[in-house]
This record gives sequence, C-alpha cells and structure tokens, in this order.
Amino acid sequence: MNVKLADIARVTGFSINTVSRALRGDSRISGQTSRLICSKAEEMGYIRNEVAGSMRSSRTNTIGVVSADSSNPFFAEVLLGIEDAARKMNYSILLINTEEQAENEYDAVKLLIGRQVDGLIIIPVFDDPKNLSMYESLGIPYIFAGRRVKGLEAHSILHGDEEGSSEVFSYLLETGHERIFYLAGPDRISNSVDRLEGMKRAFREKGRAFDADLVVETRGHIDDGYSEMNRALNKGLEFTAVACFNDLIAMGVLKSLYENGLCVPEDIEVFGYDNLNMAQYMQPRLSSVDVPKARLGQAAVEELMLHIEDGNRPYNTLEMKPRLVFRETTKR
Amino acid sequence: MNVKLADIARVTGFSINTVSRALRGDSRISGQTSRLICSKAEEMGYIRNEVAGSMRSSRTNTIGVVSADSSNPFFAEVLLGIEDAARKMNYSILLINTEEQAENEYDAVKLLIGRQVDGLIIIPVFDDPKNLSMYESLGIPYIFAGRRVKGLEAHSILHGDEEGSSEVFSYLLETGHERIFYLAGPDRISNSVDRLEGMKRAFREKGRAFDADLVVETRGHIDDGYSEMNRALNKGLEFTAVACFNDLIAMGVLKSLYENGLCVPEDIEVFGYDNLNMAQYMQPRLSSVDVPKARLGQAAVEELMLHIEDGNRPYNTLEMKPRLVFRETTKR
DNA sequence: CTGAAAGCGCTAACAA
DNA sequence: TTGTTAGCGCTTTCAG
Repeated sequence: MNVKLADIARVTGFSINTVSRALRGDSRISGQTSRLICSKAEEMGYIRNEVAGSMRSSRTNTIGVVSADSSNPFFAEVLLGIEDAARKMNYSILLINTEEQAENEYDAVKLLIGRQVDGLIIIPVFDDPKNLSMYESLGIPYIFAGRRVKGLEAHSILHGDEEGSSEVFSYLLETGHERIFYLAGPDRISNSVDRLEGMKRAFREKGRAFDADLVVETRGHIDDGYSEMNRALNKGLEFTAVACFNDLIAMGVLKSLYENGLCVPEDIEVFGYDNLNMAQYMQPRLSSVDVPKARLGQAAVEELMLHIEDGNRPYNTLEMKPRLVFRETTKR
Repeated sequence: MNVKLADIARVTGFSINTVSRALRGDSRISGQTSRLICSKAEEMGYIRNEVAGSMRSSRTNTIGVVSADSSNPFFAEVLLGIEDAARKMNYSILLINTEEQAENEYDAVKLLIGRQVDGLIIIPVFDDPKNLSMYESLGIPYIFAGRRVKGLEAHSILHGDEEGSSEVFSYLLETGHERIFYLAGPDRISNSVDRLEGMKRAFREKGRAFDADLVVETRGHIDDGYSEMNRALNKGLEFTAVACFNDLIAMGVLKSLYENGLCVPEDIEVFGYDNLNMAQYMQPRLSSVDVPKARLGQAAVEELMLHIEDGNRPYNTLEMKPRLVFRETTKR
C-alpha cells in the first residue's frame, strides 16, 4: 500500500494528528515541525488519500457536471471553462453526458449524489416532472448552465436567448425579408423554447405574422442543417433568409445552399447562433450571435462555490448579454 | 443527513450487514429478505454513499481521464467514447485537461491518484523525463489513448499515425506533386513525431528528398492553418499540395486559399487528418485520414478494465488502422 | 442465511 | 503547540 499519515508519524516521531495538520498547513503547528514533516512527506512520496479525507470532513472537493453532449463544441467549451475554474479552486470534475435524455439526467444526478459531490452544474432538459421534483428536494447546491428548467429559473445562468434571437429576426425583418426560414432546436431544451419565443416577439413587434411552415425542428446537429435545407429546397419552399438555432446547423445549411447553386448572402442571408470559433472560417464567414461559453462555465463554478460555502444563500437568475456578430453571410 | 444503512436496518429489523448485502445483491441473502430490504430502501430514498464504500473496499469505480484539450473536437469525441463505455461498466470519470503541458500532466496524475482512481486514461506528451519516471512506478493501471510516450509504448492504443501519414504523402507524390507543403503538429506529442516520420518514409520510399522549408510546425489549431497559410503565400512559397496535421488546420488552410484566389483541388490539393464529422461539410469537402475516435475511447476503457481486474496482465501496444477518405479537396 | 466486530485513512473535538 | 480519542458509513472477516 501507499505511504500514509501513520508512516510519516512513525518516522518523524510526531502523532498522526500533528502530521495531518502540518500537511494541511494548519497555523497552530510550529514552523520547524511543519517544515520537517513536509519535507519528510515529500521525500517518502506521500500522496494524501482524498477519499478518506472526504469521508471524515464530508466534503469531496468535487463537483458533478451533467452535460448534454460534450462532443458538441459549444458544450465542450463550456466544460473547459468549468474544468479550468474548478481546478483553480482546488475542485475536481466528475463528468456525465445525458444526450439530452431526461432519464439519463435523472440517473446522472442520483449517481453523482451517491458520490457525494459538493455541488452540481447541469445542462438540463426544460420540462420533466420527475426531474423537477428531484431538483426541488436535492439537498446539495446546483446551477443550470446556459439553460433553465421550468419552475426553477433562479438556479440558472442564462445568456439572453430570447433577446439574441429577437435581435436576429428584427434585423432580418427590418432589412426587408418577407419569408425567413427558421431551423429550430429540439423543443425539450429551454434554448429552443426561448429562441423561438424571441422569433415570435420580433414578428409581433414588427406587426407581422410568421408562417409556421417556415419553422422546422431539428436536433441541432450539423447533419440536420444540411438535410433539412436540402429537403426544404427540394420541396420548393421559398425564403430569402435562414436563421439557425446554432452554428453547427448553419454550417450544414451553407453546404446545402452552395451545392444548390444559391449565393450567400446575395440570394439568401444566413444567421447562426453561439459564435463558435469555427464560424469565422466557414465559407462565407458566418454571422452569428456570440455567447460567452468559457465565461459561462467559469461563472457557473463561481456561483456554485458561493452556494457551497453558504448553504443558505438565495438563488438568483444570472443573465449574460448576447451580442450579434455580423460577418459575411449577411449583407450588413 | 441522508438515510443510511443503519436507518434501514433499524426500520427492517435486520443488521446493517444484512442490509448492505441485500442492497448489493449478495446471493446468500434470502429472496424474501432481499426484496423487503430493497423495497424499504427505495421507499426511504436511500442513496448509497460511494465514498464510504470505496474507503473500505479500496475501489472507487472511478477512472481518471487526463485529456489534452477537450474543446478540440477530436479529443471531445474520444472523451465521449470513454465516458460512454465507462458508464456502461458502472464507472465514473474524473476529468482534467492539460493543454499539452507536461507539468499539468504530472500534477493531474498525482491529483487523480490522491483521489484513488482505479485506473487512468491519458493523452500524454511524448517525451518528458519527469513524467516518464512517474509512469514507470505508478502503482495503478494506465493506458495512453491515441498517443505514445517514449519508452512506454506498450501502454498505448494507437491508430497508425506513421502509416496514415505515409499513405497521404505517397498518394501526393505518386500523383506528381513536386512540392508539398506540410503543416505539422507540435513536436512534443507523438502524433506529430509519427506523422512526420510517415512523411519522411514516403519520400524515402519514392526515392525523393523532402525540402525542410516546406514543413512548418503549428499548435494544431484552426487559426494556425489560416495564419500559416497566409504567411506562406505572402512570402511566395511555392507548392501544389498541402498536407495538414489535422482537420482543424485544414479548415483554416481552405479559408486562406479561397481568400487568396486559389482553387482546391485544381490549383492545390489539400489533405486533412482525423476525419472529424465536420470535414464533409467544409468547402470543398475535405479529404482526410479517418481515425476511429469514439472507438478509441471505448477501447481504452475496455483495455484499462482488463488491467484493473488483473493487476498482473502484461501491457501490449494496440494498433488500429487508419483509412484514407478521398473527398473533394483531392483530385482522386 | 444472518450477525457482531473490526477497521479502511483521515479529520474533528477535546485535552493537555 | 501537540497528543488522544472517537468516528465518518460502509464492507470485510469471522462466527454462528
């Protein structure tokens, strides 16, 4: 077995307790003792058994991250922000992916609680009764990153989905588009719901009615953008602008438009959402709505920490600002 | 506090021990007792404290994953494969990113060992003396996924970097290219080393000398492809084909070539590496070398499990086959 | 098939 | 400033 406190205690002649304290930098231990113990520990290759420590202190210094799909660049960047911020605060990350399935989310949370994580950062589905009631009596702090759960909005850090989407459609409507095709996201996540609402708001504010035939729901994958655009074109759908739920969809859309001989932005304007790094390398460079991804992850960690420190701290919805980035897929 | 074994024991009248066994499905407990205990536990909302369990059994059912940069789609997909396979085997993932820094890798491994992970999957740097000596006396099983560490090849699952790269260059040389520009990866990771070696091998086999001026090292990011290609073009470098260390670089390259009025593949042929999903949506569709990413992650978990089960199992390098995918950035 | 006792390695609480 | 004692919640071992 590995070297443990008792071994160091035996070698140095101090008690296990003193060794434990010295190693944790307890100020009550004299400088000399502390230095001796620490150097001896180093020399013996001591690595603290965090599991045993957690057991006693009932703190694991671990946060559970329930992501939707970490192979999606959007979540990957959020995750990176989370991991980085957590590491700096001496926390580790237990990661589980749900593939947007409410049931996987439920299982993930239960599993992480069994592993005694100190808190949770979750990218949840929008509206699931079983999960809702689970969250309502969770027992540990939790933050929803970039999404909200119906009825638990206070736990969310959001980035203005309705506003961002509304601005995109306002721009398109103001510049004269009569028929705007919208490739929406899956309706079980709040981003889809809110961005769709943003669209409706824009139409309302401009005193215009939107055509339900021009909205199609997708899973938000790159392939969806390509196949749905092909389908729309094949069935002769008419439009002069395309708004996409995210940049991945937009990439597929651009490909389809190109192959069908349509020019962007001359024939058709295209707007993405998320502003992935790759957006600026698409052909043409994609106009998009910027969301601060790494910052979102970081903010989620920071907020979660405050709740871990103070279990009575009230929850408040945090909002970040979206920002439209105009590149080459729009005329402006 | 949460409900624990003792609570269930009290309620059901059995001993803590019997409850523990019933809950773990120990076959020595009678069916009736077992059912009673399990249903009571369910009813009371019991969630097993895995930390306490691990403490005693010295098994955490956790594997540590030391990734290079999980915001890179390549690693993100490998990670997804890892997470998925691990979950199916009832294991959880502790994730740390290193940003390709040997020192971060060192710290990550030590930290994960302190957390008593049962094994490690690492995406390591190639050649660091301190890390090498750490690995040589690690004490727990470990697998390098998709990369090798100099001197510890047996711990790796590889995907034929030298072979894949050699095939790319063979194709380009055979089809008459005299000057091939290569955007290499960072020299501290084995993939760069091996793919570069593959290039050299191809030149050697064709009885040709390669020009060192036509090789430039990059970090492997999308921006590097764009900026290095711009730089090469600006200084008047001549070439008729571009091979890229990975698809991300290739995406940047395509953008630069387009902006400089060069046609792909007519003027310049381009080859990527990794075959990311997005490769087929680039403009034009990118020819690349396919690497089974999710499968790699899955294989790493499976192999690691065998070593966790049997601590004496010998390590053997595993090799997967690369496969060239010809799309629109090459003439063939 | 079930129970009692011991202990995993550490930290907390209380003493000195 | 240091030591002693107890115990976190579970699983293992040994006993019946």
